[in-house]
Amino acid sequence: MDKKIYEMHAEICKTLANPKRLEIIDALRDGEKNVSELASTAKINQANISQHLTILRQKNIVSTRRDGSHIYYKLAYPEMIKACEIIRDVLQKQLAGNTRLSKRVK
Amino acid sequence: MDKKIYEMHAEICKTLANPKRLEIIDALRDGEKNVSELASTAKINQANISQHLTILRQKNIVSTRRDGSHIYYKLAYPEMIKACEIIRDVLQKQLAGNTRLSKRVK
DNA sequence: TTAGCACATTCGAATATGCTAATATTTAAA
DNA sequence: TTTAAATATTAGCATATTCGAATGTGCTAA
Repeated sequence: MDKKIYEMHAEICKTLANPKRLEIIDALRDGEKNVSELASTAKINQANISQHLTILRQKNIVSTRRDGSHIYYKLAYPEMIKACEIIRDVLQKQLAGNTRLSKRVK
Repeated sequence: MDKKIYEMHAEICKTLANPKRLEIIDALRDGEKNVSELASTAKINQANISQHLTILRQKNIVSTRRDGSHIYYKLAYPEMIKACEIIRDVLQKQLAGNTRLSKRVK
């Protein structure tokens, strides 16, 4: 039925389910950056960031543009940021909830 | 620095990165359901849905309430639905984009 | 107390993922 | 055309995930 949709949705989530890729997405929030800029911002080694960028590009979450010997990456769908924000808000609430719980437990 | 946030965020995404769990979340959109209701809605066998529910509960994405021999699950943070919707919108755009591209390629 | 649902847990095999190190490709400039 | 910088790709290992089968636990009704 909708199974296919859930699978594709899960694929996107799987792509987002990595701290380095989330950091890359966050770094692209305000516009494009090339690979070495991203690598130094997120402190990820060259091969590894390239692998993550390849995955993000394959899943059509980022798009690229070449400028000389540099390749610039940007978010293909900037509204993705909003989804990330919602999840981080939930995360904040979860953490706040734990604190309240911890206090109550004492 | 923020690395910890990205890791926790990734944990949530990882929890969402499974088609069955997404279907369960979707099934809880309009309110709580017990395990067998969820199992029949999503056509997932008993052991397996229980495993997925355990994961969702551990990650504090759903919460539970017992009523006799039944256990009811609901979304702990219903705003999670909104994040899912955004991602599905992006998915739609991606698919639409591919179609346009396919046409252009012809 | 026992029988029988409703649900959870454990185990093992198959598969997927992330990382590092090494190597390759592309481009620009000398 | 050689060299160096920017980026990509590959190989291989370690770790994680998913699933079904089997088994365990909690609740209710008789």
